[in-house]
Amino acid sequence: MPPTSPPPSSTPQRILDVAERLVQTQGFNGFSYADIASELHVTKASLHYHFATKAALGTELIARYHDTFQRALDGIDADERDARRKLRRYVDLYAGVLRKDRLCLCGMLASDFATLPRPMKDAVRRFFDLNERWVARVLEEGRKARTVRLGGAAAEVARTLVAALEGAMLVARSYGDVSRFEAALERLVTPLVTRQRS
Amino acid sequence: MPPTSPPPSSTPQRILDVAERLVQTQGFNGFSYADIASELHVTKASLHYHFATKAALGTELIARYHDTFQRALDGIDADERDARRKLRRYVDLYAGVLRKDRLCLCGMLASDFATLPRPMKDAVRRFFDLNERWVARVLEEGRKARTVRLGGAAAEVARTLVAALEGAMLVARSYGDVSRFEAALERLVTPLVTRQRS
DNA sequence: GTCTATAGGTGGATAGAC
DNA sequence: GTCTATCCACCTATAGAC
Repeated sequence: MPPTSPPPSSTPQRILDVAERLVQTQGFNGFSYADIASELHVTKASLHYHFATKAALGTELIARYHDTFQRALDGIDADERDARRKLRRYVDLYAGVLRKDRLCLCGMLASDFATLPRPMKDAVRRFFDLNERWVARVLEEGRKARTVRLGGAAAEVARTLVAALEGAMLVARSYGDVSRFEAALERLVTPLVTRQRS
Repeated sequence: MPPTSPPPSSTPQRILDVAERLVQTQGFNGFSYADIASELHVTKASLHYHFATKAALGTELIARYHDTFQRALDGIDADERDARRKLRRYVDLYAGVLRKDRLCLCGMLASDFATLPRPMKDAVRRFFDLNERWVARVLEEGRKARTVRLGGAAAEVARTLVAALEGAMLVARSYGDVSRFEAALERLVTPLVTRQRS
């Protein structure tokens, strides 16, 4: 097979791609069907055929993001055995998002939280749950292998780490400065993966 | 003077009070002049008399928030001498906001950042600058007094702390659970103010 | 599955009376 | 300083032709 044309996405997928980027950059209340339509050169009515309401589109958006993220985490588990390397790969997922000038989809939706329909609220929390559970498990693995040093319960440390990553992305983007995020990463992760303070 | 009626706020102040709460809960793109008007039982036209445009209102909002925060930090400096106590008072400012079911005004605006007019963007960054400068100074004070232990440059630790607080508020609010924020606080602050890991 | 056309509502903002 | 009335652009969403 020649390494030419990328696989043609279905129309719903392309809609989700554009919507995802718009939410990650502008927020759920910061874009409209018209924005997606003009970018894809289709009409708003056509979008409503695939996603009847904005709430439905938003819910699908989170579901796809969740699944993609889940697969990425599975990939890390398959590739790496060292908890420290798993953690690095994990935070790199976030760094990759920020490098595209985006925020975490669910971090963004968390700030729009009060205005979201119920199904979206629940889905946002489930995304955070997924993150916290995975990080907590990896921290536990590292603790057992004596490659990670924890100052408390893994679940607590995981929650703090996930929240701190979301905040670091948020602030770093305001300065348009990815290195701000990367510096925060080091501060947050190094104390965990180092045997003792250097 | 009898401890009766609270001081009557001017109309612009009351407008700012309502707008501030709406931004902190719904985001800058999640409320309208109509929302403020109905709550204050005035017309939208009346609001435009005091704040010609939404951008002007937003800019005033950040300026007032900045000043109020600056005064709160000055108050902490006046009240406390121990850097550890200053830090506790500082993070309590954030906890107080979250207990009112709000996010930091500028944390919220940071997520709306891409859609904000220039003057608001600049003002948001200045608020973060203020926070980071103050925290860095307090950390330095603590380091000199040997009551604070830093694993790096005070400015870097301050940046990470401020960003982590913003993220911890964001996530905690999605769960409607202030204790989540408080737990994160302990994880973030305790390693700084304790002489050594317990 | 995409279009035209449109409904019904809300957005920020303005003119001019009081 | 607040009101009524209004503008126009935009919003989400639907009906019905192709």
